[in-house]
Amino acid sequence: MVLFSQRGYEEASVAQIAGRAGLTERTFFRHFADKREVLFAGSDSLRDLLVSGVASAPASVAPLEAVTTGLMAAGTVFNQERRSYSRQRQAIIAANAELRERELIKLAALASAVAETLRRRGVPDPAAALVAETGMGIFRVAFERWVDEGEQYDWADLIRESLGHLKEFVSTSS
Amino acid sequence: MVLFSQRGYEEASVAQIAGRAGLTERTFFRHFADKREVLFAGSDSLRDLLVSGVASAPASVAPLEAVTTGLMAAGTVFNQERRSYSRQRQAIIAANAELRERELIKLAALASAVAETLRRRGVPDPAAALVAETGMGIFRVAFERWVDEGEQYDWADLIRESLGHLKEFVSTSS
DNA sequence: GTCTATAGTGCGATAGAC
DNA sequence: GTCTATCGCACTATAGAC
Repeated sequence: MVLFSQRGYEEASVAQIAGRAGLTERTFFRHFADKREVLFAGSDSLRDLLVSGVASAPASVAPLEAVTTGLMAAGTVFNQERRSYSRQRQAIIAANAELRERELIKLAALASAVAETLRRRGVPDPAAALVAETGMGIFRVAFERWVDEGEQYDWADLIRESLGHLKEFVSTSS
Repeated sequence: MVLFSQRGYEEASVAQIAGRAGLTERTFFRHFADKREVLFAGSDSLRDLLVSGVASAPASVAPLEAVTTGLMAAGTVFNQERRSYSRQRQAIIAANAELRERELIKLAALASAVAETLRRRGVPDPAAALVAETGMGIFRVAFERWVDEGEQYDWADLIRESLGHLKEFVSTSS
């Protein structure tokens, strides 16, 4: 993170990153499949939070409601303490096309995991995929505002707001 | 396309691709920013179709309705003649993680372009971003079914169906 | 067109933990 | 004795500088 922030993602070589950790390049690639992955290693825990949140919703609630429950549960990651770290990380990602690509595929993996969870709750395709995609749209919009410089939004509020906007704009389109 | 289909994307080197076209590796990179881009060169025309479709919708219609108009307009690309080509291309992309990443960022670029068009129509953020994201979710689900092996769905029908599912599942979530 | 840096892989050797 | 982490080295392909 320090190297990427100071000199940019591309300018920092894997050899430099590894050297700073007292390791060799070869060892870096033993832990991370590629250079980008070092910035996304923690994404598994977010997926687990989200999925178990969706699964924990009462069986009676509608699919999008279950996804919202999952998005709220994922909020334990998006608290005040992590905001500064998240902002720094997000600035690095935003500045590099390769990293944005990796971020998107991680988000798509989240959507797949959510869709699979919905299917296990009895939601048929293509509704499961569609609701999962929609949920990730809500997530993305909320996250973008949460890391927004100079703001201090609460995660749960952002999710509620985004969901509200969505319902409004979907329903008003006759 | 032939090389990728026969031996897989990773196994086909840029030198081989260029050689087949009677060019050198260096010339390949003059035309395409990287190896992946050769499979996505046509994505600009899709973006133009989509954006001008959104822009052409009557000013009175709701944002999601305008996006739907754009998605329908994009359907000129998704006709019977191109289905076979699209299927082959999609099989190559699906088999490779790097290519899936590139596909996702192209889709995100579409979403950005649509959001910008909505803003020009007077839709404020975050609604513009959210509706654009939602529209891309519809697009993705529809496209996945359109290229589905053994099926012959009509593009306009798929968009209408996906939109219908979305409205249903958004509205039933109290 | 030429030259070069860097990412990433394959294989083998070594050392320490349990 | 087995398992795991690290390192060394050779090698290829992408991609960018000039």
